[in-house]
Amino acid sequence: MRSNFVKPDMEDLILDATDRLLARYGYRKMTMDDLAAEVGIGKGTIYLHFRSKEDLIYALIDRVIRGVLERLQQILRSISSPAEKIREMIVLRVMYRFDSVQIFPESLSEMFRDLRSGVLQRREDYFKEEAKLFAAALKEGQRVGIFRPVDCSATANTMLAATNSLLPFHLSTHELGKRSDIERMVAQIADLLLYGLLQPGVKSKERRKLRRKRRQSA
Amino acid sequence: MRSNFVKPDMEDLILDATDRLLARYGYRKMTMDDLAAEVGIGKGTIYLHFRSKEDLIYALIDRVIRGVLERLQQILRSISSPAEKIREMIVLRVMYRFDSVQIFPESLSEMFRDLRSGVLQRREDYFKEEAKLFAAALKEGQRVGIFRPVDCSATANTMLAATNSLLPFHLSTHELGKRSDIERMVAQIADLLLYGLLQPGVKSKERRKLRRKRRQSA
DNA sequence: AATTGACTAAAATACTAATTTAGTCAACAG
DNA sequence: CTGTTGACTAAATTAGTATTTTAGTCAATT
Repeated sequence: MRSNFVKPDMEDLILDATDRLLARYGYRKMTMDDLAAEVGIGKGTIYLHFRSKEDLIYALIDRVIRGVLERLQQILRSISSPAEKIREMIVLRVMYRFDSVQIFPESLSEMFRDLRSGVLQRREDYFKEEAKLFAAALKEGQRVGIFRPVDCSATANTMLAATNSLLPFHLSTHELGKRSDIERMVAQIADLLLYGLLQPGVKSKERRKLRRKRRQSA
Repeated sequence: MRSNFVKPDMEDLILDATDRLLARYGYRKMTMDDLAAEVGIGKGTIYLHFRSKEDLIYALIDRVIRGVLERLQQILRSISSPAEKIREMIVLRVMYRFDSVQIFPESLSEMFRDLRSGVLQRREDYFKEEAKLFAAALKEGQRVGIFRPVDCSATANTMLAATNSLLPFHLSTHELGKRSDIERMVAQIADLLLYGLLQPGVKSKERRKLRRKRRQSA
């Protein structure tokens, strides 16, 4: 809902402040008075934008996921081959989240454990949105003949499940490990999944393309 | 450490009782007096076998993982093809754990959150043990020419990471979903990973073998 | 019309007393 | 003599009460 104005709107200001305070204090210790002071507004103003403290957190997470989905859509629209797109999308979905929560010392799961059921439900919803985008990339790959025929929807879900353990949700980024190790691991998963999809005749060519992509990002 | 006697030894009796009480009360509510009563022994006897309440939990988890590793080793020794072995191993590592913790209403992560760092450290150690077994199966597959040349150790770690999100640790079995859906999802991940490893000329034959295996387990 | 902070019900914390529990080990039973 | 046990105790947790804090509201203010 960002306006076209350069200046971020009030919701983003509040969410930015929430990020900073959560990093410092965690969910329970952060008060709405703290938040109002951090933004430089009255407490009532927060409630004009967010129904409750809990809603605020959902909005914060939504914002990160919107960022993920927008980037995934950009990749989908790019001129890369479907295999390259999928590889990029897989890496993006993990590393974007990794970078977004790196400032938190504890895991999201732990920090928001009072809101566990709500957060878990939303997470399922986000996965469904992502799966659609992955299914689209898979369909394109089949159309141009580089992927073997598979159930795109099921395979999309499979790819997400295959990388979900690296998402910084149940484990904090500190518990997960070094960013570079995570990025390498997710890329390796992506490559293995992709090799499992490529039509035999296509494999070498695409493999060289993926290899070149990998060297570029090093 | 189970003896060859039919009667399970004291440690197993204590651990079995721990399972039942954890399912009923959770970690915090379960007392060592409760446990002694449930086994039908004196509290001092528990401390002859386990250093502390915390150690008891580590032993309980160790026992489950020992079961996983033993089954993985059995599969490794079987006469199945390496691809079939890996598929079975992947499914086993998820479903064995799933079945072992199904009696707990909450996730292991939540139930043992007081012991988080210890439990997470052990978990990493278990993954290393498992990775060795997977690497052995990968090596065998390369030796007989059905897998393309890959770094077996790295690929083993990749395969584990690809299925870790389905382990009933951060999410309880109830939060993960229906057993049949989990089993199907892990099998799909396994298949995709395996297709990504098979040498091109080998793929069709192995695929038919895997397909037959899948029908047998339906 | 948009913002705000005083207000209040509900929640959380602090304090103190009482009770419970993990872990120990001397006494007991076989 | 060896293995088991539950009385014991320091530490932890819980219960009860008082105090303080906080999420959320809304009439007053800008």
